[in-house]
Amino acid sequence: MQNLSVNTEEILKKCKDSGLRRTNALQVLVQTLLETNSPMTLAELTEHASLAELCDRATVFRLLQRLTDKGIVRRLGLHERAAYFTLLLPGRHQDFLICKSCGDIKPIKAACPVHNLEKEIASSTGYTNLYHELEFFGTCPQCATA
Amino acid sequence: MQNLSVNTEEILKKCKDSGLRRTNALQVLVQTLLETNSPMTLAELTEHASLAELCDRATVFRLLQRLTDKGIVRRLGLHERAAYFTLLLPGRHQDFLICKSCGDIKPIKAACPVHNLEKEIASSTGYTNLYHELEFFGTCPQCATA
DNA sequence: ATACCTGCAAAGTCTTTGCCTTAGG
DNA sequence: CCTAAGGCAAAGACTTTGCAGGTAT
Repeated sequence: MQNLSVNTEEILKKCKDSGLRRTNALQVLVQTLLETNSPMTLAELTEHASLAELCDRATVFRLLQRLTDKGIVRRLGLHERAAYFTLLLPGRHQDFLICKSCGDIKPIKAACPVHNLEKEIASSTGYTNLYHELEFFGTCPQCATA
Repeated sequence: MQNLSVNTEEILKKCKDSGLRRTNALQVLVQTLLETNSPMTLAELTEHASLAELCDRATVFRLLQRLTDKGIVRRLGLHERAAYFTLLLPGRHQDFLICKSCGDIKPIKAACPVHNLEKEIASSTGYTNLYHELEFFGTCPQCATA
């Protein structure tokens, strides 16, 4: 553990303020997430050079869980761990509004503001078959009350 | 099986054109997806009144697989079935570009065009703690070559 | 000293597959 | 008929948890 960048320290401070203990595993995990600067799976993190020998999968899992609870890390993707399927109707693109608490999914009526950006990306990156998904997450009024 | 709407028939035609056989399970699955008009999990579909007594979970799974292959259904969410985690850095919102084939994830540099819509949604739906995720999917140049 | 953290191993949950039977075209 | 589709049950893949011992504060 040397060469902690300033940002890592800032995040570790937030962790401490949230009541987490400054363990080796926590420090390295935060640093790894920060350096990679791209979403990572539990498996990728567990097998990453910096963490592989240092700690167990369950530890990484629980750290991520705590960090997510504290709002320091975000878990991407739809509700829980289930695949979602939807019909692909020509000319009918849907974006969604999802409750993080109960998992309720509603289509959004508003026009999607992303199509232009999509074209730009296609030409600047060389990706083909491009499409996008846009999801808004939050707490629905029902869950907020309960 | 009565009361098939016109749209269901249109989709079933596409299925047939793609080489799928018109089975009972297929018809009911398509109709259910169409009526629900919102992404559904395998479990939700399997337990849905219309399908529960009609066919096995493996059947629904394989139907969804075929429909996805044919481009009639889309499977939402990130690559494979693993949770992705990322640091939640204040003031640094990231959107992503993801290869459907190899799962590679890159952050996008462009400014995110969605923030205004987000505010609109917050006030029109009563959702709180709103945030969004925007992902572009496609085939990366490497995978396109291979 | 105490409450939090960790490792190990086992249990859960949802997905995926093998194999044989059934049925669409 | 011939080949795709379905049922059943078992195997996989990733996640989550219980418990006993270790460690930051």
